[in-house]
Amino acid sequence: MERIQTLLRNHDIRPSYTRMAIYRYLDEHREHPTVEAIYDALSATLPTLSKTTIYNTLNLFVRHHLVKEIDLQDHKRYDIVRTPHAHFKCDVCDTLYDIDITPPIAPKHADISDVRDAQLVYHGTCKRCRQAV
Amino acid sequence: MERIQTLLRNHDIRPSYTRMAIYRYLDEHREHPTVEAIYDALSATLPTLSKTTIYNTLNLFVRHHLVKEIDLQDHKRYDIVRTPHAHFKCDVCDTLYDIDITPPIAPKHADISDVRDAQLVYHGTCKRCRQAV
DNA sequence: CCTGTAAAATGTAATGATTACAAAAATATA
DNA sequence: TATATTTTTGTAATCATTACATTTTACAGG
Ligand SMILES: [Mn+2]
Ligand SMILES: [Mn+2]
Ligand SMILES: [Zn+2]
Ligand SMILES: [Zn+2]
Repeated sequence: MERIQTLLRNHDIRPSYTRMAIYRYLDEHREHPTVEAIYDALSATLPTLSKTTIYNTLNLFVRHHLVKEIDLQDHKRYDIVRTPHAHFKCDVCDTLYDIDITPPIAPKHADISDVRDAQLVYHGTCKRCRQAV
Repeated sequence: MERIQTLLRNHDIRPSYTRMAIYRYLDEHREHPTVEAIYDALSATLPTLSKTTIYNTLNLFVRHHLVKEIDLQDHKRYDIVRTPHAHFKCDVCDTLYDIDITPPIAPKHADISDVRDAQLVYHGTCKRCRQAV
C-alpha cells in the first residue's frame, strides 16, 4: 500500500484513498476488468464510490501511463502497465486471457513517425467454452 | 461488378444492389471507413440509403467473413478481408494505416482451444501530424 | 403480366457506455 | 480557522449501435 502511494506520486498523481483503491484492485485482478466490475467490487468497501470517479481515475491513470485501455467492441477493459504482452479474447464468454509473447516491433513505414505502443489481440474460443458443447 | 456479384453469392449472400454498392465501396476505399463515411459517400448515388442498412449489411459481411471489424475506442472501422496485415493508428488524426506485416502465430497456451484471428494495432503519431507542429 | 411470399431496406425509438457539467465534500495551504 | 484547490459525486447529455415494426423490392408460379 505504501508501494502504491509512492508509485502514484512518482507519476504525479496525488494518492487519494479512492485512487489507491482503484489501482490496487487492478493490481490484484489481472483479468482486465471493466468499469462495471471495478464498481461492483469496490462499492462494498467504498459505499459512496461513483462510476464517474472510476472513469475519471482510469482516464487519469491512462494519461499517466500507469494503466492501459484495451479496446474491444463492447466495453473498455483496463490492464495495469507491466511487461509487454498479448491477449486472447474468447468470443463466446468474452474472457480476456494474457498471452506471454511480446508484440513484434513495427517495421519502418513511410507514413509513420513514431510508435509508442502495440496491441496484439487474438480471437477464438477458449478451452472451457470449447469443452462445454 | 460481376466479380462482386459472384463473390457475394459464393458466401451465401444475395447480391442486392445496395449490398454490392457497400462491398464495392470497401473494396475501393482501403482507409478503413466508418459507417458514417460510407453513408456520406453512398448517399449521393443512393439517396434513400439508410444507416441501419449499412449496419445490417456490414454485420452480415462480418458474419460471412467478407469484412473485418476493427475495434478502436471510438467508432468501428471496416476492412475488406484480404491478406493478413497489421495497422497503425495515429492518435492525433485518427487515421488508420495499413502495415504490411503478418501478425505472429499465437503460441500454445493452456486456456486456448483455437485461434481464428489476430489483430495487431500500433499506436503513435503519423508523419503528417508530427510535421504539423 | 398478375399475385403472393420472402427477403431487403427503411425510419424511428430504445439501449447503454461514456462524458460533460455543476455542486458537494475533502484536503491542503496560509 | 479561513480560504483556495483538488477530488468526488449525481445527474443530465451525448452518440454509436441495435431493436423493431413497417414499407419496399425481388422473385417464383400460374
Ligand atoms: Mn493483460
Ligand atoms: Mn487494413
Ligand atoms: Zn470462453
Ligand atoms: Zn496523424
